Amino acid sequence: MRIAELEQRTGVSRHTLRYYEKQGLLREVDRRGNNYRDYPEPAVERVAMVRQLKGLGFSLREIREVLDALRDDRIDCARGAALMAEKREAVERRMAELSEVRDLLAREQRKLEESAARSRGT
Amino acid sequence: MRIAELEQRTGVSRHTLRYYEKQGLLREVDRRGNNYRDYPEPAVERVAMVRQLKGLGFSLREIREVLDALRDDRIDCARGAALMAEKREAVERRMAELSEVRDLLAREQRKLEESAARSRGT
DNA sequence: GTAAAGTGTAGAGTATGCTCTAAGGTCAAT
DNA sequence: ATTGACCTTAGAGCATACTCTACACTTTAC
Repeated sequence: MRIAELEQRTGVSRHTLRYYEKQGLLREVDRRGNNYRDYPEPAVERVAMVRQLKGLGFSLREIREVLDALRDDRIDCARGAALMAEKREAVERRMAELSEVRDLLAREQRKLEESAARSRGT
Repeated sequence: MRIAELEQRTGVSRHTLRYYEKQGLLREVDRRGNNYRDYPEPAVERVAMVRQLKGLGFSLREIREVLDALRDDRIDCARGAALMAEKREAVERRMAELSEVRDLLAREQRKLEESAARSRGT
């Protein structure tokens, strides 16, 4: 598919798609005779994954590392596995911290609700 | 305390501390006669909280909103409570997504470990 | 009193991740 | 053959969050 379709199907601008490619996040991009990009079907899913990971706070560099490890089956599976473990641990740490923050926010929310009720009720 | 001590105790550079102040994240900063900043003890904790939230992917703007709501008890508790609820929901959504990503990473890790074992064992 | 260490402001510079523009080539329809 | 939609690259511009520099004032140590 051409860039306009990928843009439309992923909601990611063509500028950003080309930028991601330049950063090494999209590797399987063919060119037609006219030099137009020709994306394979799985590009849609790959872009979606990039956006999901990015939304969770991964840098493009980290995302590229993960995608590279997933792609290059042939190259050093052990190293890929170690990277997955490392990223998974980072995710788990982040989840634990978020859990603390959620509890803090819940506590503060309750306090503020009580204050609001008091000031109404006075 | 002066800026060097806060820098030392939080691990956040004086440049960044002044930057945070300018962005409205640190409000209770007095000045001595010589115009040196004089931070109250709780500044240590406040900076720590900023860093924690920032590490979890909150923007400085969002962090300021939360800190403002926590600080300004007197002003519109109901709105503060709503903000807390909103941020808490955002945190919960992020946790749910992270949980998916963790599972994905765990699956890929296992696959890669198996491949690694096969290529060794062959 | 003077040198070194600490602090102040203003503003320039950097890294990341886009976002947009300019100038030009390609293609399909008329 | 020209118009208009779509594509290309290179590079400028922007927002966020620092990070550092320059230059001046204050304090501390000798």
